Amino acid sequence: MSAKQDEIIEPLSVDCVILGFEDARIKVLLIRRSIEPSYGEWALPGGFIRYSESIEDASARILKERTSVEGLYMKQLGAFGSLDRFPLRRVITIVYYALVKPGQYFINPGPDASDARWFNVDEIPPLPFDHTEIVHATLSRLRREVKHKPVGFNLLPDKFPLLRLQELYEAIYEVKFDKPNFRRKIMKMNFLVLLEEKQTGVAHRSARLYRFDKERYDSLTEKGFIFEM
Amino acid sequence: MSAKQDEIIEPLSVDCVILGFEDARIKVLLIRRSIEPSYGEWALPGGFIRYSESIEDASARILKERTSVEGLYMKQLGAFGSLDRFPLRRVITIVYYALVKPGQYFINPGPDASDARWFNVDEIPPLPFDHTEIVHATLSRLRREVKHKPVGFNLLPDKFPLLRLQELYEAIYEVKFDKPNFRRKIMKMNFLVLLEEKQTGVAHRSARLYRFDKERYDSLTEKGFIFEM
DNA sequence: AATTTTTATTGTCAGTCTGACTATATCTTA
DNA sequence: TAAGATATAGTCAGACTGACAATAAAAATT
Repeated sequence: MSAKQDEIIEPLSVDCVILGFEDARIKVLLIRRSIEPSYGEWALPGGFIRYSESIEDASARILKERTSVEGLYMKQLGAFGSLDRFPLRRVITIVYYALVKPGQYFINPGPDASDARWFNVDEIPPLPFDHTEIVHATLSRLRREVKHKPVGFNLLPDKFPLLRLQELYEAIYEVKFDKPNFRRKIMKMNFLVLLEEKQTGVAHRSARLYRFDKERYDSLTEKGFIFEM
Repeated sequence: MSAKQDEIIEPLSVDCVILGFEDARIKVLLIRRSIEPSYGEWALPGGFIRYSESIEDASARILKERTSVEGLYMKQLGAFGSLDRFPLRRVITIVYYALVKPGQYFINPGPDASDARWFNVDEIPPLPFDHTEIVHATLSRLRREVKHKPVGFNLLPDKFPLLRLQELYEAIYEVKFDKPNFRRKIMKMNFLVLLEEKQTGVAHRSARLYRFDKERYDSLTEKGFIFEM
């Protein structure tokens, strides 16, 4: 078995769906494949799992190899295993996803990728294999998660005006909220901290900035508080 | 590749978590293994995926082989892939789960299992591999799902008194609800149909029976109704 | 046959939350 | 300095919720 340690597990791959939020739009990170099959097409960063690594480790390694992005907190979406999803042979893929602040990462295509960049989720080119289905499944997971966990804050900078948060929820749900009501609801939850700083460079009254207080949030949930948007 | 068709995919197994509800307790279906490793121990029904079948098909086949139960609507929980989860070699398992009415199924251990029966989830014996972790992950998924989807009705008989439904939610959440308030809330949702029949064989005022109206529920959700307990 | 026991079912009430909307404040640029 | 744009505060009626009281009905017991 030790000879096998660095070998890949042939029928098992990992694909990564990295979502971000910028300019009031949800984005996904894609790479341009420089290997067959589907050479030259935009696709999710993915690769094969090795015998020597856990699935989590594999997803981190593969994301870094393809895009140079590292250090993300990735969660598993699930396994996709249609018989014909991969053209050459039977491959089952396990999908991981992460929510990030796009500005904080420098994207740099690695081996097997000739390019890598963010796409608005409503402007994604046709993707090979079942990658389109996978992206949609991830977005619907995001919609579900964001309703009951403050995961949305992973998509925002550390400091943000309330309207930015509202736009995030509006982008995810594809609805509009009433501004005063949204503010009232989120502020009543008591885990946003008002900062001294204000927005700059805007052509109107500048908004106060807030930050998400994770300790406060955790202690509230321990006491039975339930986040709900 | 055709020679491989019936071969198993060695590093990939499926495990099934079948949950039921009876006597106000959540139950899980376990089998007693009659193969190594962990011969003679209670464990989740599981087995290896074949090249010729999708993961869903594998989960249905394996559940039937082990317990004779078939025809369930199974959903994927996720993949478990710690390096050391299986003692003999590297095996990643994909977990499927289903919610059923225990009374409706006849359990009959098949090949590789010498026994099969329901266990209360709070009285589960020590399980081999990472099966204990898998059961707990499934229960926490159940708790999450039941809050926003009427999946609980899969655990009840077609006709049930309201208190049965309340006990189900109380068993899942491990809390108590106020009876009148629970009734008011669930009835306002408008997808429970009051039947003519009444409970029988109880030593007190008999309760009216209700049934879940899936069509009504679906049409309500289309109109924007959101189930929430 | 009346009474007790037990659960079912209906109703009330005050406090909270929500959506819709109005009004005012404040910043930047023309 | 006024215009333009968004931020922020406040109001109000209706819906929802938790706590609780009260009545109804069936079976078992006396």
